[in-house]
Amino acid sequence: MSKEKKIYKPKSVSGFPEWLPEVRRVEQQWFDHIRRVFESYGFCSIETPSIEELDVLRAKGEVDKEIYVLERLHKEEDDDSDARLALHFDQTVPLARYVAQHFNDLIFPFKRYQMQRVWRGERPQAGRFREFYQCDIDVINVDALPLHFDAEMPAIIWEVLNDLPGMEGENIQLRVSNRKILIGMCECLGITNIVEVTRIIDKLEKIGEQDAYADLLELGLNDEQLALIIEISSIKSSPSEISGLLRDFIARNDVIARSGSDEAIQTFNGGVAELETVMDQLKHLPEDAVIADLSIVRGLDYYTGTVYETVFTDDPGYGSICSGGRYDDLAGSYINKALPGVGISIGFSRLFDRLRQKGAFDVTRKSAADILMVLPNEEQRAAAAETARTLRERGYNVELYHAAQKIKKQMSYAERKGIPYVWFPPFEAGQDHEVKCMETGGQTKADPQNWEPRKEERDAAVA
RNA sequence: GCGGCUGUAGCUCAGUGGUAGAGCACUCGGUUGUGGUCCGAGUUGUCGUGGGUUCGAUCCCCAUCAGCCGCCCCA
Repeated sequence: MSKEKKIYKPKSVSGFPEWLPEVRRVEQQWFDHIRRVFESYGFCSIETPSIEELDVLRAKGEVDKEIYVLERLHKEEDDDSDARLALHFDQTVPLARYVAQHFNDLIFPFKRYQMQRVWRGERPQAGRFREFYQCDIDVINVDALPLHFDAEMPAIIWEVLNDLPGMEGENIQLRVSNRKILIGMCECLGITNIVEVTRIIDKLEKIGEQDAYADLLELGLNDEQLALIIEISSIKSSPSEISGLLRDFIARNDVIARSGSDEAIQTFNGGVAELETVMDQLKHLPEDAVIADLSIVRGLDYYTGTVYETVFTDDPGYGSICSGGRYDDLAGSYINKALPGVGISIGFSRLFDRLRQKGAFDVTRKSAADILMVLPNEEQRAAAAETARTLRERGYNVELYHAAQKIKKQMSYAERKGIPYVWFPPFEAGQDHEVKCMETGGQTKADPQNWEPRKEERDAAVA
């Protein structure tokens, strides 16, 4: 080593977030909360490897996804044995593989949740990462999956999001639609470039009706097609009113009955019926919490019916923080059985980072400790450690200060780490224990066997 | 992948063609067993990287990399 030591400037890679302990603590609380709600509906947990074979990830046509592939640094020039490995970009495709592979050992309907990191090689931006967490729930069944689950998904998500720490001041809205409606409509109208149409409709809110109109015109749609597509896509409604709006639309536009194939009409009518049923089962949720929004179609091509998106009502441009839908045949590439499913995914990192940047989190506590045990001097070390053990057995998190330094220094340490209580064991034999509440500054005598934080102090310390 | 902006201490940022500063943070101190405030002292930089112009560049030019924002796409 030379005298001038080389220092790499430490920095994290953009798009790969990491948090300080006080933020990580909130993140852990979020995971705990989400897990609790998911499990309360009977979902089990699984975890799949970060890596899948590239062919598995590509089996469902997601080729344009930016996928990170895995490669050894030491590999030989012509060695491509690792080239088939890649980091998964979502949890739905691995789930399909998992279900197909363990088909005989699973009980259907298979209800699982999964909270893992996923990777996408996109350009990082606000709310967009290259490594991030998703929290998914999915239900997969054999042959047919009851529509009831399509309604259960948003209900669960609403419960999760509503109670997350820091979400108190946020207005979010789950938007539900059914792809069969727009697709059936396009087919009825004889529109062939359906993918392009759905892509434009998906951006309807963002680009506005004017631009959507122009873009559709450019695709070669005629006036009648245009008008109908825009009209139906513009339908937004509460759960209780959607049925009436759809019926009214159908009654006024008999074009659907007149043109198109029977199959197209069936698709359209099926979508309408499904959406009505799903929305009907969501009427118990608060006003505006969940709406039907026919402009939601979603880009992912494997969705076949119900689709979901979730936005901040006051900032829909931030992007969806929770999306999903129904897929009839995701596992079909891996097994010769019909395994329809419906699922939804919380964009954990996107949601979390927004609230973090808004300062919505309590970031005062930089450790899990409830109590800092003062070490008065080396002679009292054993007694202090014993007191700490007693309190730990009673369920408190206790950190014993590491050195018999000035009390001022030990206090300052507790203050900076946001530890709510400082415990003073006897400085000399025969004296009393004392506890100080850092929030109020109050200090009282205490017995480690039966001390409890006073309620108001506990609230203050927790808040 | 395409377009725009930015790159100076751990952080937020000043600054000048003649080899750099502030605030915050951090460390220590303001004596005996008590934090937050205040006061004092101190530590910290290949001025993103490589090349060019120049007697001389952190400042000008070119390239490159990285970051931010928008597009595409999406959680």
